[in-house]
Amino acid sequence: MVTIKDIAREVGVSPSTVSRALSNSPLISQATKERVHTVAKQLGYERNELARALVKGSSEAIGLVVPDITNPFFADIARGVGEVAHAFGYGVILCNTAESLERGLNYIRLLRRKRVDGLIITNAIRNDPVAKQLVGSKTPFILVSQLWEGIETPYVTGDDHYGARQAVEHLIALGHKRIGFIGGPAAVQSSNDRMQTYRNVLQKHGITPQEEWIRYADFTQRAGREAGRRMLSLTVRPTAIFAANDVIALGVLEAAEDLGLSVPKDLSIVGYDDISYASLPRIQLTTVAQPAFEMGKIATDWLISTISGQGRDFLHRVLKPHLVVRCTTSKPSP
Amino acid sequence: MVTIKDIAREVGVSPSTVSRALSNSPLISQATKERVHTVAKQLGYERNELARALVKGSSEAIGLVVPDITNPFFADIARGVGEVAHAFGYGVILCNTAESLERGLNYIRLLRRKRVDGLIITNAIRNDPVAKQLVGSKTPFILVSQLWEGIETPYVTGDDHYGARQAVEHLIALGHKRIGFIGGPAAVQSSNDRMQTYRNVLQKHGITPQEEWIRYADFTQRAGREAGRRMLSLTVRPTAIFAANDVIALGVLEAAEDLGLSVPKDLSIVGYDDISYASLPRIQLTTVAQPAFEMGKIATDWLISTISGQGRDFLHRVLKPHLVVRCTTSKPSP
DNA sequence: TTGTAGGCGTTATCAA
DNA sequence: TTGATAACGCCTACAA
Repeated sequence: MVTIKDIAREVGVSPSTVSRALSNSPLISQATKERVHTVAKQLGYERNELARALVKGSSEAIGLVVPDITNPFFADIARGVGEVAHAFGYGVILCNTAESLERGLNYIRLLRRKRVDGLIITNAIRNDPVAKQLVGSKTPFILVSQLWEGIETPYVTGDDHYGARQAVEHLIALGHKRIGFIGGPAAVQSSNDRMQTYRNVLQKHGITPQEEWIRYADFTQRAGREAGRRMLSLTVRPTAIFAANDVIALGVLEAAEDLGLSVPKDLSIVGYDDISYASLPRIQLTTVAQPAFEMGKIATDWLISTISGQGRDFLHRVLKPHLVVRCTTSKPSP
Repeated sequence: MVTIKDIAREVGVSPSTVSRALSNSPLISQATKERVHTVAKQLGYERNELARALVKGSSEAIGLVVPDITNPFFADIARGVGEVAHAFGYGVILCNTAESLERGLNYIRLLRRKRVDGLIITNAIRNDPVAKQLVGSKTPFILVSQLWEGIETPYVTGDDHYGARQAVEHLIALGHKRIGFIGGPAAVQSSNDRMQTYRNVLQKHGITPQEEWIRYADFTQRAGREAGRRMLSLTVRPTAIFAANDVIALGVLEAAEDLGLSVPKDLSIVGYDDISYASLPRIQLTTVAQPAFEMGKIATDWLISTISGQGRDFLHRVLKPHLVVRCTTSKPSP
């Protein structure tokens, strides 16, 4: 690898002159700059960002931790993050925890060791020393679509209570009384919030769901399918299911198909997120839309401006989702 | 940030002793090791990987460049890469080019400046100096589901000719004669290969497609929908469309719906990749399956073993895809 | 306008 | 078993 010393030797100046020329310092004469640049190009010089970051104390990189990159919701957040980061000259190190809490913690530690300038976190966390340490540290970070119980952090999230209320009230308005819920892992706050609101809204309408109609799954299609199959095989089965995200909802759709139930005639389904596949013609999933791409952008904007010291306060941004009624919900058949 | 010097001072030993203790060198006494470790933990020490990488000449990180992370095909590759990288203690820096050739080149340069130990590239590239430079360099890299015209590189890819032949012959066997093709951007080799084979197979069967039945789009649902709408609005329209990937195919499905055409009665559709959404009950897309996750794993395995000097030769791995016949293809209606 | 020297946080070599 | 010392490649006072 060619270094500034090589260039210096070749051009016949000192390394510091090369360094300055390369970073376009006004102190350097036009002539030397040109010579330095041509030699640099000629030798195929690429500046060592590791060394640079070490001395500048800043790596121009941010870390992004997601639980499942194959979920379009997180892929869209990642796209938003990348878009803004790229515009500001920042790199993004993306880590996929595959829904493992432990891996999430490992990645957070790894990213901090790599001295990223900031962190965007979309996965749940146990009340763990690593989290405490992160909060206590100087590394700025922000949560997206996620809250950590009992820990004060900046965040960009959707209003899960509002969204869940829209979903459940829609089902009730259609006349459903037997409404099930399939949530994500218990550690995920947003899933819990949606569940809580589901319970509250039902209660407000004088409906008490059977406990077998409330299930937790992983946030995957397969888990949704299994949970759905089980719930729909009960002797008294719900006429509608509210799923904590679209991926689960699509799994439930599969389960219905497996059991020969027709949607929405025999079963209404509402998802959450409005991933792009939810609007496919044959799918037409009724769901609660969240602006994932936007959330990624907002979080990154805040993070980068915080990194560069234009410290706006803690960001607490709650975006209102909205219900998109498509074709997987209808009146329950009598 | 606390450094080994801080620990050294606290424990009352030299920084080198701390360094050795922390990396569990056999030279250090058990007693000192323990003292060092407890003080390190107590002070919340996190080793600076930047400094470490600088002296070791290796960052334990690999770069991954993808054209579109929201395409489940690439998300799955990314998952495979992450899985293996993680197992070997490597980090992954993921860069999303948003289908821009230029951004792709920028990212490759950026990753090299960050001194990643290796590169996994899934995007197309113009015959560019950056590519030449990469090939001439010591940085190991491998292409996944991609070939660079006229440049000799390691790669893991699917057999696009074989896959496309399965697809087109399936349509011909069903009795189709008016078969269209919607490809990705012209710079993408795999898309071109599929197109070439499409032409060849038709020709072999004595069929000459109208030129309006061959279109290029971006590898996105929206582009597929638009291209599909245009093609299906022709006065003489194809009875079947072979799309260069599933995302485009889903767009074509939307287009058909838009125009009131029923699939597969009025139009058969074959995709490519078999992303997870292709098998949804209501979609049931006939497609050519490629093992994306596997491809990511294979590439990363090779890359890391090459990095660590167990240099197997250039990897040229071609995986055979297979046709999955579902419900978007049938005999053309008379 | 340029050069010298010191330091960023590690690891590695050589002595002790 | 431990400690100095010199790198790694770059940046930046301070001097010239």
